[in-house]
Amino acid sequence: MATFALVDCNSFFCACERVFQPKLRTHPVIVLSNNDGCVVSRTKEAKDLGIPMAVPFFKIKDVVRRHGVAVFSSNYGLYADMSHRVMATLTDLAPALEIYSIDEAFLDLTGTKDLWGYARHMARRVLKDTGIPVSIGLGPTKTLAKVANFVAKKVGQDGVFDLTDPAVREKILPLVPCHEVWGVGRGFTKTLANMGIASAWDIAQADPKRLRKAMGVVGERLCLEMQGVSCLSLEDAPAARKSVISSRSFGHPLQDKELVRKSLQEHVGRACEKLRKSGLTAGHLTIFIQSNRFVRTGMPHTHAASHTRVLATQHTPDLAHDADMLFERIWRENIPFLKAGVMLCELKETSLPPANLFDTRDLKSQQRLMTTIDLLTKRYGRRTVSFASTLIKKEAIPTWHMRSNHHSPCYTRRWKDLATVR
DNA sequence: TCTGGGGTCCTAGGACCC
DNA sequence: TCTGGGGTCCTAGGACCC
Repeated sequence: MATFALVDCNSFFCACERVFQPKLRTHPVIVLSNNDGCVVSRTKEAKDLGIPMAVPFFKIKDVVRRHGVAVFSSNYGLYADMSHRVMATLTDLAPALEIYSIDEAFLDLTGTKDLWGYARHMARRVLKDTGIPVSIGLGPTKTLAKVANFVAKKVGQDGVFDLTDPAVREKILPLVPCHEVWGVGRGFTKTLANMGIASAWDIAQADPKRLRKAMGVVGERLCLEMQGVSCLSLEDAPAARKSVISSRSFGHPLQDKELVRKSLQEHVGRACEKLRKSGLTAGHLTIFIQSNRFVRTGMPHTHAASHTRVLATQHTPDLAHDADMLFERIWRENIPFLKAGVMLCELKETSLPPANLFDTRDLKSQQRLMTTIDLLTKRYGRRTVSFASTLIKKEAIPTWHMRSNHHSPCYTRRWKDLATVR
């Protein structure tokens, strides 16, 4: 029988900040989403103060001030670099691994002797090599490994919990509520409740056919996985991505047409950069602008438009031109907009030869230009070179760019931010 | 004053084909 | 007058994940 491990970093973003500020080790810490909007990571100490996950920052400012909670804006560069370190250590310990998210990986530990001992060894090694504490869940399926991880965070010894033994499952699963199970969100919790299913154990005891009827194949798979029948295997190669999104909230509401247009142009630039990095071209572009979705006006909050291209591209000016055309269609005066973004779909591998007989583009020189711009951006930072269509006055930038008032130094990316040891 | 950003998968229903 | 069986493709929307 297969054995999966799910390794999950504890309060990952907070843990990354703590690595470089050890004095915060026993201190409550939270990390905010982009634009300093919501809490996306919190330590146990912060949780104990009653700070919920995903709460808007402005609602907890009082608690934060009273208890001197350390607050950070998200520093994704730092978290990505720390994630690589953790994953590199894990790869060393168990070669068959699937990186599931920035702070989680599934490992195939089938055939490992002394499973529990090995998991403890892994957790200690990751902490020693990277400074990041992890929890490890063990189970015969991915879903059970996930549940085991949830339990490990509550009662695990040394951050490890093992659900490979059916007798242990019979004791523990009744204590785990449905909505803690991987794949069960708000909607399915309701569906399950209506069927009299409340705990993880209830899911495991249910008839897979019955769950299929109520929730489709997802429900049937969920049920089998909870019974210990593995339906989800370890994915060795990451799946090719199907879309690229770049979007952001503005720091403040915007009614200035030119500023909104330029923010979209910048998103096109960022999205194309991602495209080129993955060696892909896009055949379909969607742009959108959004007003405040928390204010009920009876009007739609999102204004969007799409365009399918005859020739797929990764060339920024091509898509910038399309975006501008679409923007004229969706722009409305006198609406304060809060967010803008672009989405690229119908992604294909880049192929240098012309796509068809009528393709007269000079792809080689297009590519040379973009490669050069990408290189300059990488070496000297964003806005070293820009398209004229994205240029805006310096004064406008603060109103447009997101808030990020608690950003930590770029310890892993900037020489002048390197930590000093005394 | 203030509420993130980036993704995937599944289903149902309609249009259309032979 | 009768009106099967099998299939594909597309889209919108819902559900979920971190």
